[in-house]
Amino acid sequence: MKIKEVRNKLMQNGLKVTPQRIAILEAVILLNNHPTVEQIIEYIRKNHPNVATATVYKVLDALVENELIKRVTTEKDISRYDAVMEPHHHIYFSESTIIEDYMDKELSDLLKAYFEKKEIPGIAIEEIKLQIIGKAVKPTNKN
Amino acid sequence: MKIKEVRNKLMQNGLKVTPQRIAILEAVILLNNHPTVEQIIEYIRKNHPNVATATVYKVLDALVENELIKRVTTEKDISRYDAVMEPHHHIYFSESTIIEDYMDKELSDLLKAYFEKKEIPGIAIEEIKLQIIGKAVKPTNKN
DNA sequence: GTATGTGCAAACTTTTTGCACTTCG
DNA sequence: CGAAGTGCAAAAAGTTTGCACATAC
Repeated sequence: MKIKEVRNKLMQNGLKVTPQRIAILEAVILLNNHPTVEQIIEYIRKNHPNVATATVYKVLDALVENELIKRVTTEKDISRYDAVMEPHHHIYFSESTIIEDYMDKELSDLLKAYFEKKEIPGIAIEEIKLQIIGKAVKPTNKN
Repeated sequence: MKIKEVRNKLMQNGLKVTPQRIAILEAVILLNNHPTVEQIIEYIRKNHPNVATATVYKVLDALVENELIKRVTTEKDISRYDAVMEPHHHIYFSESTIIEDYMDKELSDLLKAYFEKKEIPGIAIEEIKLQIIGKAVKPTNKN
C-alpha cells in the first residue's frame, strides 16, 4: 500500500481521516519489518509528539479491524503489525526477533492446489500462511 | 507424549522432578487445545491449590526451553502452549480462539521436497509450519 | 549437603477503559 | 452540528523479579 492510498483507504472504510491515523498507518508502512507497538509509538513521538499512547492502540485496532493492516502472529506476547496485505509468508529467525516477508507465488499456488484437492472437513479455508523457521547463515557459493 | 514419560523427560533434561513440574506438564498435555496460561493456572489450582502463579510461569518457561512443550504463535498477546512435539500444522478458526492441530504427512513431505529444490538464500530452514485460517462450516454431504 | 526449585508479594510492562474535549465531514 | 475520534490519567491484565525458604538428588 502506498502512502497516497492511505486517505482513500480510510475513507472507503468509513473511517474519518485524522492526522493520527495517517501518521500511524504511515509508521506501520515505513517501519517495514513488522514493528511492535513500542516501535510504532517511538516513531510517532518524533513527528507527532502529542499523540497519546492509548490513541496508538485504538488506531491500530481500528486499522486491523478494517483490514488496512494485519497483526503478525508471534510466540512472544507482544503485538506486531504488517502493512503488506497481499498474501505472503513469513520467515522467523530462531535466534533473533527478525521476521522477514517471503513472497512465493509458486508455493502459494502449490498450496492452493493441494487444498482444492484435499478438503479439510468442517472448515472453509480463508487463508494459508507458511511460517518458515530458520537460522541465518552465510550464503553458500554453490549456486 | 504420555504422562508416564513426563518424569523421564524431565530427568533426561537435567530438570529436577518436582510435583509442580509434573502437574503443569500434565495440565498442558490434558488441556489439549493449546491452553493459555490462565487455563493452565485454573486447572492446576484444582489439584494443587498451593502452586504459585509465578511458579507456573517459571515452569512453563523451563519446559519450553528444554523442548518438552512449545509455545503456539498467536495474533493475540497472550501465550498459549502445546504439548504435541511432533511436527504438525495448525488450523486457526477466524471467528473464535480455537486452534486445532492438523497432522498431514503428505503435506509436510510436499513442503520438505519443495524447499529442498528451492533454497532460500541466507537461511538454513529448521521447521516449516502451516497456519490454515478458516471458518467452521457444516460438513457438506458431497463426499 | 548443595544446587535447584518454589512461594510470596511487590514491581513492571503492556494494554484497556471512561470520560471530557476536539475534530472531521 | 453531530457522530466519531483523541488525550489523559487511572485501572486492569499479564508477566517478571528478588529473596527467603523448601526440596530433589
